[in-house]
Amino acid sequence: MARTIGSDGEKTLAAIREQALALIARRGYEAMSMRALAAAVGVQAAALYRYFPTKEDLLYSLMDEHMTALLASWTMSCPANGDAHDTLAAFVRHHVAFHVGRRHSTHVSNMELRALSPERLTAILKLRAAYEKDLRRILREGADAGLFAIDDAAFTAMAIIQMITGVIVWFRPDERLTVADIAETYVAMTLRLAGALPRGVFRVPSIAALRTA
Amino acid sequence: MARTIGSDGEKTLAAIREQALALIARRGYEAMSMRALAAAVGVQAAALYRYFPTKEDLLYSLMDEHMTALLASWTMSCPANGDAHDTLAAFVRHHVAFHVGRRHSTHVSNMELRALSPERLTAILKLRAAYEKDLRRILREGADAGLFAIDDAAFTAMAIIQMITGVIVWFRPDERLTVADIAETYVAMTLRLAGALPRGVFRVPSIAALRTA
DNA sequence: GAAAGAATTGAACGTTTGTTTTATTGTGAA
DNA sequence: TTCACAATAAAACAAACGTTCAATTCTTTC
Repeated sequence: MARTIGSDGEKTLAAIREQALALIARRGYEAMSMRALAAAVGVQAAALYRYFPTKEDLLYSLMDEHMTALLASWTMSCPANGDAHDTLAAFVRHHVAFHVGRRHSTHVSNMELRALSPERLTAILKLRAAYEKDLRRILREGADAGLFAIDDAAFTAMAIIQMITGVIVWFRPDERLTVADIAETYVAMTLRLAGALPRGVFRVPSIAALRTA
Repeated sequence: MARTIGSDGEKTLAAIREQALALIARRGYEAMSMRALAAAVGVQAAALYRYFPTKEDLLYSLMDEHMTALLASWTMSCPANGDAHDTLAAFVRHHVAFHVGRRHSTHVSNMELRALSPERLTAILKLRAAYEKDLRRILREGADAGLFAIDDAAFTAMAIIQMITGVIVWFRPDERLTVADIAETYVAMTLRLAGALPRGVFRVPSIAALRTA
């Protein structure tokens, strides 16, 4: 046999990406064989090489798409005007929603960096750095405006990123607990962590309020 | 050749564990071949099988030791008397110090769970659950005593664990910035996150300030 | 100094790996 | 209908994989 009925390059490509994300997220990049991936797609291993020259090219493509989409999505939903308080809340909401919605590619992009060649690792880390830099900017602006009580924006940014990315480890949305619910709790914890004064919808039991209670 | 001069079972075992942790932490369990491990130890691959029947037995042994040591170490340093405020601070201090001191085994135990068989995975997760349960207990007791402002102890515990374990991703101790410095900053952030009433100074110190202190 | 056992080597086993090559078939445009 | 091309199958490759086994040497004990 050769070309199969109904075969379509675009559909196969999309299927490869989707199944690769699922397999790598579940078992890891090294543990996923090209034959196993092909079987999941419903194709022979050799067919994969029409779409990706090597296994590592596939991995890099998945990561690059994830990071590029993350940056683009955040750029789109980042509030143009609004103080650091609002912007930080928006950052957390977007981060949580994006990562929960892309659990597989998040796992891949976070856990399989060591499988990349040095040059490609650098490229991915560059994208990640741009994302984290934006969070640091928000924290610094908020601190300068007296909205946050932080001294080291880089340290705080690392702590926040680690905390909110952790959502994918335990949370699975169902009919009782939505992504939005979880995101708001993360927003509250983040604002607390940043030493933000309670305000508006982000009413968190503040230190001052608790003291007079 | 056969037995080499000065060969010692205990030393070889320790070397295998140490090198395996380093290799798995750096490249991943699947990416570490038994031959590469043997080369790092300075021995032939077959010699490894005197100490571990299979590659997965080795992995499980490393993880089990890590989790057991974590629980034992925390049990030892957990303050017997003291309120939830002190206990939470002690928990964070211990967690940060332990994980920074055992960066490799932390990486292995956190990232390679998927390589374990279901039974062994369950065993490791049981140990982890016991550890996290203790943190939830601290948070709940603190909330009941009015020391913390927390709605969901489980949720908060996950957030805290994720945040403070993240220390191993970026922090490397040097002569200017010690583990203790970093730990205190994490303590301050954790207490804030838990909505703890200020007692003493919990303003997050800057890294620059810590350096010159 | 000889016997017993601990520690390791070197070679080999069968499998699986990522990848390549060649041939073959379905598909869309002329 | 034909023809170029896109899409895949089937088979094969060398290399690397985890693991086993027999042989060999060091170490300890008596």
